[in-house]
Amino acid sequence: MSARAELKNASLQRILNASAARLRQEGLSGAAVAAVMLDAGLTHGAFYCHFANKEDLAIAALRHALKDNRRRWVGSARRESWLDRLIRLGRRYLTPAHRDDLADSCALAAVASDAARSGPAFKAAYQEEALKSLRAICAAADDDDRTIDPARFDDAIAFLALCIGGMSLARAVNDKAFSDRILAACRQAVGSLTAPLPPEPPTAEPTDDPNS
Amino acid sequence: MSARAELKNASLQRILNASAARLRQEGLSGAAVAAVMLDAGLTHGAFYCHFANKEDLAIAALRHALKDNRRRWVGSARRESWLDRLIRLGRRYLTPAHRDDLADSCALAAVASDAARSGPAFKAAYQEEALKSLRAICAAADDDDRTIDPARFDDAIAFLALCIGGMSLARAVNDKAFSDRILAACRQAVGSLTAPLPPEPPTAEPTDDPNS
DNA sequence: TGTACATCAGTGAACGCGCGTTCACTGATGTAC
DNA sequence: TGTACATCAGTGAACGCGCGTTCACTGATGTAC
Repeated sequence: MSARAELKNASLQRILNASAARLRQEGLSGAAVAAVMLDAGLTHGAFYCHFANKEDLAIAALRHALKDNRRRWVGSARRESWLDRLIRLGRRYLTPAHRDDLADSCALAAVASDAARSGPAFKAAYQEEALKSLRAICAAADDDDRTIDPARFDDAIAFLALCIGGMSLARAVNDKAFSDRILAACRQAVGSLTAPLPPEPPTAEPTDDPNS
Repeated sequence: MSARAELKNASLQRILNASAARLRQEGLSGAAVAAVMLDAGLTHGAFYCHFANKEDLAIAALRHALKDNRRRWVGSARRESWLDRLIRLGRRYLTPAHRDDLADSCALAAVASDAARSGPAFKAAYQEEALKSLRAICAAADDDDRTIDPARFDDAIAFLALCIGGMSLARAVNDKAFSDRILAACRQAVGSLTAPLPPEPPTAEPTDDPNS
């Protein structure tokens, strides 16, 4: 890679990091072009050297944020039962620390409302990222759906909905004690989430770390 | 009430209906002053005869929307077990019809992200409305917390988080079949939500109808 | 009942601001010969 | 190796637009006498 290309790529990485942080903290409208470029140490005009428009940036920022979130949340493999796994991931996700540390928080929770009001391209990206997170929860490979038991996948969907809904509620209220209680109630509820297990309980090949 | 006051009140009701619909459809930023006033059949200048600023409107619109949502969702009393009640309310809430009918949808789901990024006044209003909905789920009076079993209240919190999270996810994705599956998985999960019941199962005095 | 004045819901033009996007330009890097 | 030109990441001023808010004004309603 030429020196120029290396420089451009370094700028791109700064733009992606800045836009991911802003997306998680303030949603789509917070990831404004001028603000993101300022955070990245560039002027707003340079933006169009990297992206065609703001929607492209939003999609790239979402993907960038979630790749990072997933790595830290689900992490590396480990032996555990399906229920233990959900309980463990729930205890990592539904914490006051995750609620308060917006800049590194789960982007699926941060932009769920924004995605609902976005065009098909952003929705498609959101769906792809949600599917990747669901597969990660199921401890399957990124693009490998065949090995996932449908009942477990449904458990994972409800689990993710509980995580995102609980975090959204906890952030939307004013009183810290009530917010803490919301998180605690949701962590507690994860323990009763898994559907009655199908005939044979297949051994999961799980993984390690927290944010979507 | 004088003829003038009646006229003003009729205008206010139109403003509240218009802003509640826009709040549910497009969130806080969608409930823009000029757009709301246009919907209400007035010019934007008249807005400040009714509200001090946009935040006051947002709070009033949220309260207006949720009063309506709650009435239709929880409705009138009926005899049923706690679990049956949650399952029934979940089946009313987590439907494709509710997902698609944005103008009448649950405002708690619609503005959860907005509330998280709002000032203390809007958050306080969101919290109050969320508490009212939780009490309604528990089939208690609006301002009466003493008769609610804490374990049930925690169940209600997790149930509401699952409803809001499931609806948010279902709206954020692109593919209708996947969206339907999200709703189905969440409806299914409600059935396993309730905590192991405490010693004596007290009889609930429940109620009837669907959106928050 | 009639007249004179006060009130006030609603009008419509204007404001300052931040947004996404465009564009002529700069200057360091890369390429051709 | 040296010169001449092409490329292109980044700059900074400018655009049109929608936002929340202000304000002088209108005209129907309400009130005092």
